[in-house]
Amino acid sequence: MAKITDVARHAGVSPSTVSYALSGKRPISDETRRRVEEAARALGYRPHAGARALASSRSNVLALVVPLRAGIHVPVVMQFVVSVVTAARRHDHDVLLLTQEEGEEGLRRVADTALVDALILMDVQLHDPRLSLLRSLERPSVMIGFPLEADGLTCIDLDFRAAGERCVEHLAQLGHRVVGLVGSPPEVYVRGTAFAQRVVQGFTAAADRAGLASAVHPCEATPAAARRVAERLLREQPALTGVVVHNEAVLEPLIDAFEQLGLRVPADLSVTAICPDELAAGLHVPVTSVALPSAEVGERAVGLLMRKLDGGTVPEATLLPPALTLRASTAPRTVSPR
Amino acid sequence: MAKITDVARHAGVSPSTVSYALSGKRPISDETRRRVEEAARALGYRPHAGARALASSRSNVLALVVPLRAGIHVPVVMQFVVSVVTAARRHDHDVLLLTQEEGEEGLRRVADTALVDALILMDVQLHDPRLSLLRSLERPSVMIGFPLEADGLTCIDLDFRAAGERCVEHLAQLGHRVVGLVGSPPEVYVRGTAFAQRVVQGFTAAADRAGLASAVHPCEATPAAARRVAERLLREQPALTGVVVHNEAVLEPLIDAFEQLGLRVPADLSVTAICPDELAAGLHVPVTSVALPSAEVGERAVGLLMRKLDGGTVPEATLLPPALTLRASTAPRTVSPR
DNA sequence: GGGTGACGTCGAAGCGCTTCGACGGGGGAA
DNA sequence: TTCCCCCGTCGAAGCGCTTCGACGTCACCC
Repeated sequence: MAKITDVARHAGVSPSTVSYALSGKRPISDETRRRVEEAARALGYRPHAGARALASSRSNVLALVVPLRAGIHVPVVMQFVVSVVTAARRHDHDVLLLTQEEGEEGLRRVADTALVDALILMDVQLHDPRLSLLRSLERPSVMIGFPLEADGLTCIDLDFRAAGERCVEHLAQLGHRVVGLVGSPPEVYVRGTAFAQRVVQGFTAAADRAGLASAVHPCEATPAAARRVAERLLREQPALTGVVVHNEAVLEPLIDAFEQLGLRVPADLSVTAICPDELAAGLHVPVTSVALPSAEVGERAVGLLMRKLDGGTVPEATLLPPALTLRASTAPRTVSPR
Repeated sequence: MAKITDVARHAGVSPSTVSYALSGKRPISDETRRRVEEAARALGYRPHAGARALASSRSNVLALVVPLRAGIHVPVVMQFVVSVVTAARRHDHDVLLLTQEEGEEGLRRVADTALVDALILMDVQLHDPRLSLLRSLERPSVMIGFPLEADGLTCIDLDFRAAGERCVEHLAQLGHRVVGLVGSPPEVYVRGTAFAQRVVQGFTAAADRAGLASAVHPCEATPAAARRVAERLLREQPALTGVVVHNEAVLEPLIDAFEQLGLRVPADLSVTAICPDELAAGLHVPVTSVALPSAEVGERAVGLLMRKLDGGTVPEATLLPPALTLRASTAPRTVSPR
């Protein structure tokens, strides 16, 4: 591999000039810059990442901690991952993948060894054990999700509480009086996963506020569980006409189950969801939904980190407002009896 | 951050001794090693990754290129990713994530800048444009999947051809005479994705060999498509009694569709699949399947890379033999008419 | 006309680690 | 006893880059 001294010699300048010409950190004459670039191209020069990291104390790598736990929907995680990687590349950074299993030790390791410049965490819990670690690290971090106590930390996410509210309000406006929430798998709540809890809060609060009867049902991520929940919902709330689904894996099976139970969507039952748009739009009954904007979240998470790395200051909390897209799965409540 | 000189001073030895004590690359007396370890612990010493990479010309990072293309089943990809990351950590390496979109330039970049020591590629095509690049890189690589011309490259994967054969043989042994393959989405074949093609070859060859009537149907990854394929299969091959499914996304919807069309599995129709064991085992009819051993493949891919990095020599091709697990979805053909 | 910056470039000093060669001392072989 | 070699440790030389301070040049202004 050609090194910077080779480029310098080839261009007839000093190594430092090559560095400045390529980085733009000091003014360099057009003529010189041209020669340097030409030499770099001719030699196929690639700066050595380790050397650069050592000299500049910047590795240009971000750590991304992905969850692998039961109950989280893998395709959604992957969407985040991809959007983070893509955004990072736009900022000339690469992404190192850590699994949740690596735990706090993993975070500390990549931070302390200066392997990464900054960290992004997903799947934050309300009482996340990593919070104090993040505060003590000398490297900036962004969490995708909101813990209960985030003082001094930077968080970003969809406003899940508002998303839950928005879905209920939509149903209420359509005249529905009895609504149900089909939520994430039980273990997700048990762990205290932030976004899942917030949806429940928003759902319940909005239902109470609008005077609706409501019930919450966690649901395993299997079609069989979806069917059981559908049956249970109808048994326990016979007057049910509106459902909010916050569980990507069972959205489709759930609708199928309702239909097999003799309910037409949306004639008999209105369904809204909080999930990625592609999912909601791609079902045989396109579902009215609040989008889970993973691309935007990932991108903005990276943007926040970049600003912090540049010494800038960023808001501690970034809550993306929910956007409800009307599709074919919701309709005004018909008063006709079942 | 404490540096190696701090540890050396604290332990009363020279920096090089610290390095040797910690790496074990030269004999160090027990007493000295103990003092060094003690000092390192006391100071919370973490070697600087960049410095280490520069001095040793080893970054201890592997690149993993993940596919994001249409038609690939995301959870399966994630399984590979996790197994690679986990295996890499066991070998004291980290994993840098690259998306397919980064393309050859991305590969060249991380390799040439010495950001990574080695590369793992997934989703290999029969005529993969990256092959010649890989050959020209000075860093070792392993491909998960087999291109047509892999001379000089290292590949590992399930033997998909044999897997296809194995499924057919199983059905043939059970007396089935008319079989169908429900394959991956059409675009996967159009791209020339290696493993998909090989399943088709194996399926067809084994069917011909056993004198079975057979047909191949690519299938989009949606329940609606699954249903269409089920109907088409029965229409075009009315005597069909055996099906091989190589498409994780539609396995369950397909079985549902068959059942809704009045066929009982396995009484009227035997179904086998090539997919992760958890998927096959978790359905309401547990499906006889050839396992997709993503954990083993990822782990062995990393193992191969490690051996190459250590200057060892490894086989160019590693084909994992298919293992068929009998479950409830296959049964001897009943001669009774439908 | 001399002072003053700004511009463009260079040289040198590290960044923190690994590794090579060297060296003193002690034990085993002759 | 002598020689040799190996063990355990040290010092120094980088690895390839960035960055800081310095310096010469030139334009500009008073």
